[in-house]
Amino acid sequence: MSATVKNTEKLILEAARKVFIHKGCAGARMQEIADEAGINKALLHYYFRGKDKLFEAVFLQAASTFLPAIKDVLERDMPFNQKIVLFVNTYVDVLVANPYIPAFVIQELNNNPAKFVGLLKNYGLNPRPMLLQIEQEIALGHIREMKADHFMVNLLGLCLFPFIARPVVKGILNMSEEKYQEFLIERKTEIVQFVKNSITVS
Amino acid sequence: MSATVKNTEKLILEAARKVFIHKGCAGARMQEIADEAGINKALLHYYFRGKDKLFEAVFLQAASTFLPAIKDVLERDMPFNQKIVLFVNTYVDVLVANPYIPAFVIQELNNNPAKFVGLLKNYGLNPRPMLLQIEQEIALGHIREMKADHFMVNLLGLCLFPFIARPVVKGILNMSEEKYQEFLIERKTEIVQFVKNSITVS
DNA sequence: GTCTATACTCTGATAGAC
DNA sequence: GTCTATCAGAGTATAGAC
Repeated sequence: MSATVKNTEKLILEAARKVFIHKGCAGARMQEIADEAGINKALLHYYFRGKDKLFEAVFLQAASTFLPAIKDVLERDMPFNQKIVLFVNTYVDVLVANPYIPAFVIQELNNNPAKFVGLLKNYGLNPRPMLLQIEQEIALGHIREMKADHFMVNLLGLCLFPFIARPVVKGILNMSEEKYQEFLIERKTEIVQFVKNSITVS
Repeated sequence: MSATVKNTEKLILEAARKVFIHKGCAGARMQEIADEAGINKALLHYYFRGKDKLFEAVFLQAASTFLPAIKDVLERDMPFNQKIVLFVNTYVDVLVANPYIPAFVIQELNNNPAKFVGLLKNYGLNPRPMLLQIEQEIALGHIREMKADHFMVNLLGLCLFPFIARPVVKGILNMSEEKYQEFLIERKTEIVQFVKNSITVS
């Protein structure tokens, strides 16, 4: 027995995630998941009631790996300069560690937009505190005049886009997997610089 | 007969697009597409050989609506300041006019990354000219020191993200469809400002 | 070109032995 | 808990009339 003793349930969840990522819920086959997990198809139904339930379990597990960190950043009370750094680092680090998440989320966002948004709100995710902080910073003259919601979206886009569109960007820029990995890490400082420059009062 | 006389083929393509967008290729049902088009299921096979071919046709049609504009911007020889404005306006305008494209592309990017990247390269899409221009601008001291590829990705992310993640962003920011539409238009000036500020030499 | 009816495959789900 | 065997339904694709 190695240090990573896996019970069947975890085995299934991992296998299911792999398959769901590439094929989506509709495209995935229960047989394929069973093969990936090295177990029998019937066991999938034994542990989870069926395909939909299995997918939901996988999705919730994925959500639980990034929601806490995200929520924390949005609500944390700290100086704006530092917050930008924390924001960028958190998002990029979480996604470097779990590269499958963005495509997974986006994929299911089409099929059931309301569900995911509901999950986020239900979890207590709320951009308000950060939006208010941005507006305060503007009022104080610390950063230039701008619309807070646009700034939030800018920040998110800068962090998330290279993960969401990973294959295209990687392909267009002709990078190997290792090179792209480096590129993503590099972005942490690059984004912070980009953003800080863009908000300084002129 | 109205001004928009539709032959069956166009009808099918439109219906198929609608269904494929929401369900993906695997999730879509030929019956549903037939219903949406108000025709019989067998006709789908008559005009296109089958589901895969139909999907490919829809995808290629989508690609042909945005590739020309994108390619033009990337290659156009013009002053950098103006080019940023053109870049942002083109991307945003194309996506406002065809809001279905991003989710559609991303969706299929998972299933077949190589195929889409191949399509782009095959079409002649090449970021090199613009990357070179960025490096020249830096060398000339017109803009601050930065990595060209990061700048490209930043620009793309700022433009594309709010379309890709439309449902989440809209939901989190509590915007109605009309409000979000306005928001997207607003972004054109907002992004340009953001970017220009961020690249000025300090 | 368009329809109805149907063949056939795939796959999610269950029954039941071990 | 895990397996084999099987069912039932869904869904793609085709045959053939009009």
